[in-house]
Amino acid sequence: MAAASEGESQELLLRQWERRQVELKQQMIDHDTEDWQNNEVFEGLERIGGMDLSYIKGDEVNACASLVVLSYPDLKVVYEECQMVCLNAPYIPGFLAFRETPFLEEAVRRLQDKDPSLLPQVIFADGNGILHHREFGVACHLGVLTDLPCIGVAKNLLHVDGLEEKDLLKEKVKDLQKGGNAFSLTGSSGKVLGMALKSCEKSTKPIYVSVGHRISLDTALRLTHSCCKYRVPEPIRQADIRSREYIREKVHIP
DNA sequence: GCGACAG
DNA sequence: ATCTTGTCGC
Repeated sequence: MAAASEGESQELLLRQWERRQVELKQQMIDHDTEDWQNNEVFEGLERIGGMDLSYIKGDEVNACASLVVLSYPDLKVVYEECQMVCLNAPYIPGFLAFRETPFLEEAVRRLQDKDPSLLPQVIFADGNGILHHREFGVACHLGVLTDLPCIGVAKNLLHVDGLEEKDLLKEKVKDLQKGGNAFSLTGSSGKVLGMALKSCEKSTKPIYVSVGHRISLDTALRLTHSCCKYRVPEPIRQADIRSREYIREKVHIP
């Protein structure tokens, strides 16, 4: 038998990944499960995690994964870890999780072993939750695999079937007057997959919030807004800053 | 058919 | 994601 062509094995891999997403999706919980999620000021919430991967210009293999934990409501960094990792999956829209999640999960595990008392009560992931082709983005993967509440926040919109065309979207974005204003993003099934949020007064461009695991969209949106000193929620922003700083020192030595 | 497409 | 400084404005 002839070996499968690159294109054929690529297709097989994607089908396999799709099945994995459908399988994991059965374990996802799309509503609030924690006490702190039920009151206006999130009383009982003390630690929020933020995760991110930073890449290197022409390097397809090396990257830096970071996990930070911030205090709430102060939003001060109380834990930080950066780790160089070797990427083994390409970036394909709809399959970001297979590229990044393994390292994010490992980072959470290391913290679990190192100091369980610092484990975050909710994690912000850089990317989408159910605002996704199969309603199972990177924030869902991370949430289910760690069984921690997880919120997906994307800085750019992933085009999912059913979301309105560019023009209508642009108009809705213009209508976002004040920080905290938002509008829902509905999929072809009619289900609300996420919200576009004007995260702070200054920003023109919204961020896209969606449920990852163990949290409702309403709670996710409120918490996200309360974590925004700037456009990007502080947990993700700090993780981002620290991982790229780590690379700048590790790689810019020559 | 072509373009678009989280990071 | 990444390549990149200054600059206009509150």
